[in-house]
Amino acid sequence: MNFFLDFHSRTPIYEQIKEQITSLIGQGVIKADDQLPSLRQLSSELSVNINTIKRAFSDLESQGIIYSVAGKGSFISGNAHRGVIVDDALEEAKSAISKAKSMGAEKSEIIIMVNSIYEGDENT
Amino acid sequence: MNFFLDFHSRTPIYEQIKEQITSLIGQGVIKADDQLPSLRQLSSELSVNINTIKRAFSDLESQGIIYSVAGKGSFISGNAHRGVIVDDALEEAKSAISKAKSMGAEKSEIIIMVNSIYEGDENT
DNA sequence: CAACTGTGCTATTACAATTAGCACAGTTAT
DNA sequence: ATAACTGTGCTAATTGTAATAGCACAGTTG
Repeated sequence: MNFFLDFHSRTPIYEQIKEQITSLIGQGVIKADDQLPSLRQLSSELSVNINTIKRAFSDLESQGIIYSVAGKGSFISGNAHRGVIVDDALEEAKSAISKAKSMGAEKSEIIIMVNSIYEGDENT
Repeated sequence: MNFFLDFHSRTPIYEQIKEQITSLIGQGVIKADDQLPSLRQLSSELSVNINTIKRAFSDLESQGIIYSVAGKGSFISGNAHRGVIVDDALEEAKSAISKAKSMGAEKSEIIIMVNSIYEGDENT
């Protein structure tokens, strides 16, 4: 379970942790009921305060993406599969694209960009 | 020059003002060398402190989108046309889409979303 | 009981966003 | 020159968020 944190980024550390966990789920690397590293383990591995890890986990639990059990650990939620995570990410992308449109971006420009991002994939 | 501010949004007021000005430029509503409302005028119109307006204008000036002259006012920059603004917005959309991809979003899902956003346009 | 797990506080530090007020400087017209 | 505009540049106070720190409590497992 490798995490890469940028301590100089403006995006909060707990958000970076949330992103990386959801990304691992979205990509199918970790599945429902898989156990996450413990708060204290992640805390020392990443040299981040346990409360910051806790904040990330609590957020994810609120979103129904993970569930935590005192004494046992934190696990990937069953109902949080790909769907929830991708939908959330798509929502963010949607607002960014809508904003670009309002700034005058053409549809064709967006499409070209999407193609370049997915370049080399076996998708339609 | 109508601005709509959401004072309860988490996005800073000065960011909202920047967005709306760049949007007007991106859509071609205001062009190079057009004069913007004065700091004090916008301040009273929007019921926002002059320093907040100033912050937005200073940011836009740093980005080369507008230029200000003491005693005269603030104006749309000549080299800041559509290009700069749209490119910035596309950059943001790109990172959001890349993130969605890393979360497991399929290219087809993105395309469908783009289509829905641009629904009803006379574009290709 | 020991050694793990997560939970829930409170306090502190640092920084960002916003408002407020004031003084200063350039421009324009009367 | 003066009035009435324009932008500029500060400093201060307030509020909220991010992050760290420390501590106590509670559940689980061997």
